[in-house]
Order: sequence, then C-alpha cells, then structure tokens
Amino acid sequence: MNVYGFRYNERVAMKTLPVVRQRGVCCGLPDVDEKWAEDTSTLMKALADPTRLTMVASLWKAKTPICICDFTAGLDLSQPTLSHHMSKLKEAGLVESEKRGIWTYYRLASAIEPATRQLLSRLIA
Amino acid sequence: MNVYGFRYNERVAMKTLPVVRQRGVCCGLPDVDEKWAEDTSTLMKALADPTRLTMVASLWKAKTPICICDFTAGLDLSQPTLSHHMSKLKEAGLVESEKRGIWTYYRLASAIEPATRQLLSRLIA
DNA sequence: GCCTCCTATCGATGAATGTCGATGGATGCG
DNA sequence: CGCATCCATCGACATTCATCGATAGGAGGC
Repeated sequence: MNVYGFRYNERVAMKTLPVVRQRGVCCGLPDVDEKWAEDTSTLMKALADPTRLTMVASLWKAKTPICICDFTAGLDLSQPTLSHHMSKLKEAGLVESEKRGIWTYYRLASAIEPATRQLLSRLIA
Repeated sequence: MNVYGFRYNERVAMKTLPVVRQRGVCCGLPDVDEKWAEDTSTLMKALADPTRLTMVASLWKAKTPICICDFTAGLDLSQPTLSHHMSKLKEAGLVESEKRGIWTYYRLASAIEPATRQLLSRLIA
C-alpha cells in the first residue's frame, strides 16, 4: 500500500507503474481546485484561436493602440468576424478599447493580472 | 506621420491615441508568425476545458501515473468522456500512456517542450 | 445635408466540441 | 473456461463557435 491506496508488485515494477492493484478500487487524486480549473479554462478558451492570438500578440508588440480596420487590412477575415473576436478578448478582460473619432482603438488591458501577463510573455516572447 | 502611417493630432492627444488619421488607410501591424499562432492555438485548445485542465494538473502534481478509472472515481463524468479527453491531451503531446495489465497509466509526456512545461508551471503552480 | 468611412450587432449557417450509452477487445482472476 | 474489470471506439445528440452578409448607428469631410 502507498499513499494512493494501491499495492505495488515489487518484483515486476518497483519503478513507477503498479501492475497489481485492487480491481474495482480507484485511488485518490491530487486536489485540483475546481474554480481554478473553471477560470483557467475560460482564459485558455479566449486564447484558443489563431486570430485572437494574433490580435493579442499584435497588441502586445505594438506600442500604439490598434483599431479594427488595421486588422481587416492585415488579416484575411471580414470586419464583423474581427470585431467579434475582439469583443471576446474584451470580455475575457485581456483587452480594453477607447473610441476616438470614427475609430475604436484597442490595447492590452491595463488591469491584466500579473500572472496572466506573465503567461502572455511566456507565450508570445 | 509616424511609423504606423497616421498623423497625430498633437493638441487633443499628444499621448497615444491618434484622433486624426487618413480615412480609408489602415496601418501596418507588427509581424506575428502565422505558424506560431496556429501551433499555440492548438495548445490552448487542448487546455481550454476544465476537465482536461484538471487532468493535467493532477498528473502534474501526482508523482505516480494515474489511470482512467481513478478519474472516473474523482470526476463526475462518464468513462468514455474521460477517455476522450485524455486522448485529446495525448494527441496534443501533453500526456503519454503505458498499458500494464488491464490498466492504462497516464503521465505527463516526458517530451514536452521546455517552453510548454514552463507554461504549465505558470498555469498550475 | 449628404456621402463616406468605421464599427457593433443580428441572423444564419456549417463546423467543431463535449457528453453519453452501447459495444467490443483485452486482461486477469478463480 | 466463464466472468468481471478496464478501456477505447462508435454513433448520436445538443451545444458552442467561427464565419459571413446585411444592417444600423455614429462620426467626420465636403
């Protein structure tokens, strides 16, 4: 027996893989916080699209805010689609916008959590 | 004019947001590698689910490989669903498996790229 | 005041995804 | 050999999602 509740067969696998364990009995799992999983998956979903990743990376690298029309010129997608993606990023708290004249300028949200910011730096840089 | 191809209105916004720019002309975007976006989004997709995140975190924290039946005991989902999620993680290269007896043991893939591993450590720890 | 441009929203549509029950193969126990 | 257990796969289903065209509102040039 060990901390996981199953027995090892020392002869065959003293290493890592239990070959003999009680059938029908499953071992305990490490504790994983449910809320963490939910929240993190939300963030991952926001980043789980090449277009949105490109947008985030652009805003990350650009020193100047960018508006939708710039993306329509650079990416091969329709304006509604890009607007839709951007609004998802905004909803995820990754991006903030400001309207000036007829343009809406987007930039990385200033309130991004440090952990998330570090994640992005790992991801992009 | 600046490097992005638009003019600033110094009076109103000498800071960051261009208010006057040439209509109908969109500026250049920072270069974002297309393959990077594609590959990264694939990884994000693999992690964009609470169940899969829980699985990865469990394997990350556990010092011992875990089999599907352990997850069925701990998570409130059917065995086919968990098996399906695990195969997605495997397909993404995050997880590897070994069959011993009637059990299939899963663990974090040893070949995970260092960058990805660091990402996970940021994410989980 | 009219026209042009930028953008957000709506509705539709096809694709991807998460979930399950059923099934079958593989393994080991008695 | 018969039976129980673990697991992967299949088919089905409902939900979500990415994308587009159409549209409407807002802002500015002329």
